Amino acid sequence: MADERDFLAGYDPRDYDPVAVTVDVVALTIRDGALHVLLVRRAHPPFAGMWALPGGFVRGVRDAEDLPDAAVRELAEETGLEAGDGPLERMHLEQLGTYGRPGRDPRMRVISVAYLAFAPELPEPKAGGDADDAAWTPVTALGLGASGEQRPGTTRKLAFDHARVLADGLERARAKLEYTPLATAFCPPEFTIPELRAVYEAVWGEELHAGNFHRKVLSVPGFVEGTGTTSDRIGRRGGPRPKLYRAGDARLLHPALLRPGREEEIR
Amino acid sequence: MADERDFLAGYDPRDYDPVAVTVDVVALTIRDGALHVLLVRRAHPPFAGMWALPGGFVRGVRDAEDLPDAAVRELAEETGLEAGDGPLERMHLEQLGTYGRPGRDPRMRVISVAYLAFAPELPEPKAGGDADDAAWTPVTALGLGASGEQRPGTTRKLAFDHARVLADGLERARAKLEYTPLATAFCPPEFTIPELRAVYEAVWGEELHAGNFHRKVLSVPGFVEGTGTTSDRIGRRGGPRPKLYRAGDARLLHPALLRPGREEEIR
DNA sequence: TAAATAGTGTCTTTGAGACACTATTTC
DNA sequence: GAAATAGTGTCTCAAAGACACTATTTA
Repeated sequence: MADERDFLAGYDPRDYDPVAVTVDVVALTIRDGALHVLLVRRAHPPFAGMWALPGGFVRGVRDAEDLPDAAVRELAEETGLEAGDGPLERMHLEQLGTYGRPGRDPRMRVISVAYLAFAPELPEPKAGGDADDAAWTPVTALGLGASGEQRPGTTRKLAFDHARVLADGLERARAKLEYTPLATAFCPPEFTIPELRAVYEAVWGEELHAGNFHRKVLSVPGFVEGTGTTSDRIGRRGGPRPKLYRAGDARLLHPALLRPGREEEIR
Repeated sequence: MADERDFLAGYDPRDYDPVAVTVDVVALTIRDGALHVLLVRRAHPPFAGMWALPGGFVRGVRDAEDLPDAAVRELAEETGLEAGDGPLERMHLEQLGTYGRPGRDPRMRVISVAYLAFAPELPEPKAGGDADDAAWTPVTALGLGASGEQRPGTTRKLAFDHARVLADGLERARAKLEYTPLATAFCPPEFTIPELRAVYEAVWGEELHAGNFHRKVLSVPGFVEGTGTTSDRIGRRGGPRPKLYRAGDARLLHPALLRPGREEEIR
């Protein structure tokens, strides 16, 4: 016990090295056929007026919360949705990575645990917390380069290292669609195969061959299961009514559904 | 500026919510044809006498260090090797994940950022820091279940949630060998294809077909490049002298080298 | 009727894996 | 010589992708 007290005296962050821990969320959804990310506009310095990923400090000791719970709480606060009901329930949430470079927050040492969320279409967010605005933003409007930096001239500049975090989240999302059935997390509970294809096309930024995609999805065990019903025809421009499917019970796609034409990115 | 001071007053971890940040390292290597992980025996409570992943507190403000630097520093301290020279230089290091469940450390709220390291054979470690022993340990001796728990009767019990962290690291390593050339990170600068196959067999725990593996490795662009030289024959039991290769310039394997027979793990 | 789309048929090419085989080395 | 191993040849089967085609719906 004396050992333990010595240890605590040497390392308690109150006495020694104050590090703050935050969570940030890369929340992705599909709106109007395009991939969107949830951003908030910062009301206060640093980076006041710039856009940022929703996030905030983890409740460490008082009301101590687990990291995924903190991510859901911050997301709920920013979107104005209640945690524990509706669309936030069907959302997929996974840890993306932790960003702790000294100096990434000018105020103090902050370690940020980033989460990645895939959601079906959610309502327009209501700004809350430290934000004076919140909006779903098309990722193409952010001018993200592969290196995680924003091209000059982009209107919505991202605070902190959030351009890097977002770029990592997008690459993770693109990869996950290859070997998991998580594209269904962007869809309502029942969806058609053309809708599922639209998810792939929005995330990958590439058109896919409709016929081959259809056959491939049905050939992967557990990807989707039929409902026996047919979609209504709202918002369509012609053609037969597609069948409706639900997500299947597979956790991995085998064989995977690989992105076409990636030979350049390999070296 | 008043805004910023208010913000700091509300959130500075010294006044508010003390959270400590550590790094832990899952350092893997191949010894005697088997996959080993570096473990240290804890000299002090909590979990005194149990084995743990090497790690420690991140230097947050005084001598603030980036997270990967902290991982290398902790690894160097525990192995007795100098950071910045020799085998630790060729090592592959990547972030594995962050573990922050309340109660995972009985003393206080600790968020641990785990790193995963692949190293060529390293010397026997020398215990340092808070450890009274350090050893490369065959992962098969730890009785890890798929759920990240240790089977009853295992002699080396792991402290904290390190069984979970290690299980996650092993699964990451197995997956990475499928679609990246990182198996070469376990090899010396020049290696033979049978040696590379032994890496795959140790990490996957499965025998591979020598002939098909050979052809596959040579057919993936940029996986390995020939040196034009031939291995000496030390420690071998017969057969022709295999050719020597170096790691190529590919960062991804295309097509990937998939694990055989995973159909069961998909649901 | 024209255009768009869902869904299927089929052919080609690539790649994974099984099996066989030769050549080279150790014991 | 026997056993082990490096490396290659070849065959089969699965799957990806290109292309064609039919059926069904909207405008």
